[in-house]
Amino acid sequence: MPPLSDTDQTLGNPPKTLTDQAYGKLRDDIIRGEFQPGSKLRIELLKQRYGMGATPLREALSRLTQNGFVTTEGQRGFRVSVTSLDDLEDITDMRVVLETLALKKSFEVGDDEWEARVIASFHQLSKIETATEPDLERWEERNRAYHLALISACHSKWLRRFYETLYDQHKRYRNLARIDRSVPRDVHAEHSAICDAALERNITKACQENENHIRRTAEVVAKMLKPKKIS
Amino acid sequence: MPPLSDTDQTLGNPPKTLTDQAYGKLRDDIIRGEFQPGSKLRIELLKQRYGMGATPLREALSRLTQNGFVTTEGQRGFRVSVTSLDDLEDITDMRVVLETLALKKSFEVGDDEWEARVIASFHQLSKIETATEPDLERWEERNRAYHLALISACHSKWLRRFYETLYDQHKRYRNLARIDRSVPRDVHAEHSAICDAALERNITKACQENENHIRRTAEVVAKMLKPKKIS
DNA sequence: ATATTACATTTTGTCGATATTTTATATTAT
DNA sequence: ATAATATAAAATATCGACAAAATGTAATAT
Repeated sequence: MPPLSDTDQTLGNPPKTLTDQAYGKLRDDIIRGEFQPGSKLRIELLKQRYGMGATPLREALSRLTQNGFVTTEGQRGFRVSVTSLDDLEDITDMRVVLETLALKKSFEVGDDEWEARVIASFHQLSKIETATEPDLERWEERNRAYHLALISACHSKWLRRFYETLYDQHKRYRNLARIDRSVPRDVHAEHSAICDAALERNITKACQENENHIRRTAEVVAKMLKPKKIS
Repeated sequence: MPPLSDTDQTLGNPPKTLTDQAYGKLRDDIIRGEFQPGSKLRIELLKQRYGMGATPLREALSRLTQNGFVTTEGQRGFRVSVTSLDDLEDITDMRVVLETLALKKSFEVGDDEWEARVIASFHQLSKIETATEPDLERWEERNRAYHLALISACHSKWLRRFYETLYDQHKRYRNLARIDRSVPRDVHAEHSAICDAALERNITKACQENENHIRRTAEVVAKMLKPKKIS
């Protein structure tokens, strides 16, 4: 598995430069919902928060503009990208299209090693999902790892790149909506169904299960996002 | 037509900040092939070339890393992304997928205004293509405008964003290969066929013609790129 | 000759300071 | 009171300088 982007922030690739660190932390904080959508990202504030100069921060923010997490206009500094139902729908639809395509490609050429990666990552995810005390932090990591493992045999660098962007965007919406636990839903079963289909090499089924999985999540998020008219 | 990205460099949107200028010029020069793939982008050199300080240049380069035009590793500065046949193939395939999808979406909801945009941009492109003295500069502009007009009714912001990246990447390969005029090919006829299909609202035909159009270009580029073993 | 080490040079990444622009506030006029 | 204008404050974008790291070169050892 070759590194995807230049800003590969995975294990074994510790950020060497301050800019890399800033990029990772900022992106993480935005995805986590630490910064409200649309809010200004004042440099002076970020300097304090992350304990570094303006330059690495501005460079990191510049990067983030290109994957849609941050916007910048004229001489008016940086802002966290706004969210909207339309955008969520767009992201969801595109993610379905690209992940489906990536799954197909992955299935076509996936060898034993790929299967092993799928099983292994599914197992790790299961451990968390069936545990009594859920570790949300670790779940996020492993959920991501599982989805990436499924498409890890897909050769297309660009497809994987676009997919990662959409996954992260989608994740931000999930976090912002602070997922509704009241909606009865067995996420583990959904993950399991995809894994089964993968090992059976049943492309159609896997894609269908995967699409349902994504859309169900999006639906819950959309429900939480809709009632802007709280009071 | 809302602006696509924050770094929308189209007419009426003059770059307000030095960083924007740097971004535009750098991207243009890379796409044009002024910088060889894989070559180092030394800041000192760029400072001279573009007549500005290091900060806006570094910020522009940071942006460019996210759409795959520039790479950066550790403390070793910036480089123009390398090219390869695999990458060209990848870009081509993905562009076919995304442009086809965008065309379908555009056809579905395209109204009279959309048709007008298509006709108008096709007309402008035709003027260049049928002229005796071809203005390559202007042709590039209008070719881009035509392809964007075709998908301009597609609502998906993300699809259009990804598409633009791929279009520009593809364009770089075209320029690097210094297109082979000896291969007999009537590009104008291809553009014309797509336009006809669009106005007939024949989705299938339009997508087919469009795919052929892209793949034919890619094939010529690939042929020029292959013989690395010159002597 | 090849490999290793030490040194000098270049280049990169980062900070603090500054000019410019935008935003907020107060003042005056309609 | 609202609108328009002038002024003050804040924030942004940019530069020049410096420390750290990488690269290239020369000297020494195997």
